[in-house]
Amino acid sequence: MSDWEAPRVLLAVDLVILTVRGSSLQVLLVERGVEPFEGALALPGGFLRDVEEDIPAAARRELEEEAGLADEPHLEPLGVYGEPGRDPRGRVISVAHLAIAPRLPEPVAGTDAAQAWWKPVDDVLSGRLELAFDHRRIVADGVERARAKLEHSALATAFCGDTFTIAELQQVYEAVWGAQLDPRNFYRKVQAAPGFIVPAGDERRPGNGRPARLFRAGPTDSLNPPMVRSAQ
Amino acid sequence: MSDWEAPRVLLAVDLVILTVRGSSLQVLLVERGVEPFEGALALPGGFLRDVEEDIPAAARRELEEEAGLADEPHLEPLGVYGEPGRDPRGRVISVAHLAIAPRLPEPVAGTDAAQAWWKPVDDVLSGRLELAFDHRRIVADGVERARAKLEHSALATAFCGDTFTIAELQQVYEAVWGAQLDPRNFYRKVQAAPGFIVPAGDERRPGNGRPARLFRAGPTDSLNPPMVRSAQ
DNA sequence: GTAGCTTCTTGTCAAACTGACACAAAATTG
DNA sequence: CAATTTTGTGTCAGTTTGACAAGAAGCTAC
Repeated sequence: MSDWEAPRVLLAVDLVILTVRGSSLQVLLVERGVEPFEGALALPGGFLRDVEEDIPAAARRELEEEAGLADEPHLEPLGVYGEPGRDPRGRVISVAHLAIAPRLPEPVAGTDAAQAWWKPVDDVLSGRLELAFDHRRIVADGVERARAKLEHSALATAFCGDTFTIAELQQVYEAVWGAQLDPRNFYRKVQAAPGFIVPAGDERRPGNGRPARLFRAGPTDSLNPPMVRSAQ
Repeated sequence: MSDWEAPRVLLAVDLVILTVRGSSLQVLLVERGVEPFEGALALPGGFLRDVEEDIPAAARRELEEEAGLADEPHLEPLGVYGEPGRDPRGRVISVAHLAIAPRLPEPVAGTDAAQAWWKPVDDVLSGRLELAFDHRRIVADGVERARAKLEHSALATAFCGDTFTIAELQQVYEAVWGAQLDPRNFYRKVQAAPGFIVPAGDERRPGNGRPARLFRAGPTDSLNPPMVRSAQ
């Protein structure tokens, strides 16, 4: 074993960037500009730039280069995908990350070289949209992570802007979970969770009906009691 | 960028193997036989054997080679730890896994070359025990994962043997959470969770007092309603 | 300006769940 | 057989949930 040498692998970073647009949960996809899978839809991502680059730093770099999201959205490691044979260029280990972007009305700022679009995750999960590599599984894992974290953490606020109404927050829950919630019970629940949201002045934002109070994300990240997704 | 070549890194697999012994949560540690950190305590693990080896396969191989756990315990990916400089031998990316072993009275079957011990996780988390590399953080993340999963999944049954009493299951919760639970409410709760545990014959196992009914793990992995760890 | 519509916010109420605890049941020990 | 220990069942008050009524506060149409 003294002359044995550990194998070396290529390290990539892939991003599952989620947002809520309208009433649907969407994921950012790019068109691949190089082989393999040239022209196919894929998650934004790329190889480590050099052997000294930190993994979170690489994720933030790709977030800016490929998605044009310079401001810091929520970003967390999601998992490792390294099946042999998943990439014809050799043994590639991909470290997937989950990013949450606030509502962006624009169809995504133009990116590096390739084009990028927001696509409904339902189209990806149902197979209506084909993705390169094993990216469909990565999206599925990212969505499931987001769904689970909405129950016990304040992740939902990352989908919103700096300030938001309770109804907007509810739309996030409904889009991510794909379920309808009662506005009145939702209102009661989020207010009761200590530290989840705090009033942002008594300003209001006009809509169609009665104006709503504005809130911003509170200090605590863990929700107790949790939000429950049970019977519809 | 055409003559640019992606950097290659070393890939390692580390294992956080947890079990409950007596009333404390313990983790399996080995004494390192080679530099760096020779002689120090560390998590079992090692490099990928060859460039074609699958990551879960490598985790199972280390589980058997270094921990002597040939039968299949619960095993799941935990996270990636790849900070530059964490290993003097070069850029090493470690894929940590969480394994749950049932109660083993023996102080661990003798392993490959080095020795192995069960150590209370409290000693690791408090810093009373020094670990090589960033393994203390990995243990902390593994323990937190286990604590969280006990709430919403049937993971607790992985700590038990094939059949177990409700009191034994409660000891698992108490050891992992580090909290006391009311036996009568616990009894009611686990019975009410559909598919969590199912009666295993009407056999019983003598103890000191009244004999207890035996159960085995049920079909469902997700607990609804969840077990809650709140007030002490 | 008033009627009508929309959305936000506050209540109400029965059913379910939780946490604390009394107590019966079934074994072992002295 | 009495004492002890642990398992299993029941009770009960306080809290939370889910469904829904109704008031409050804006906009639009006539």
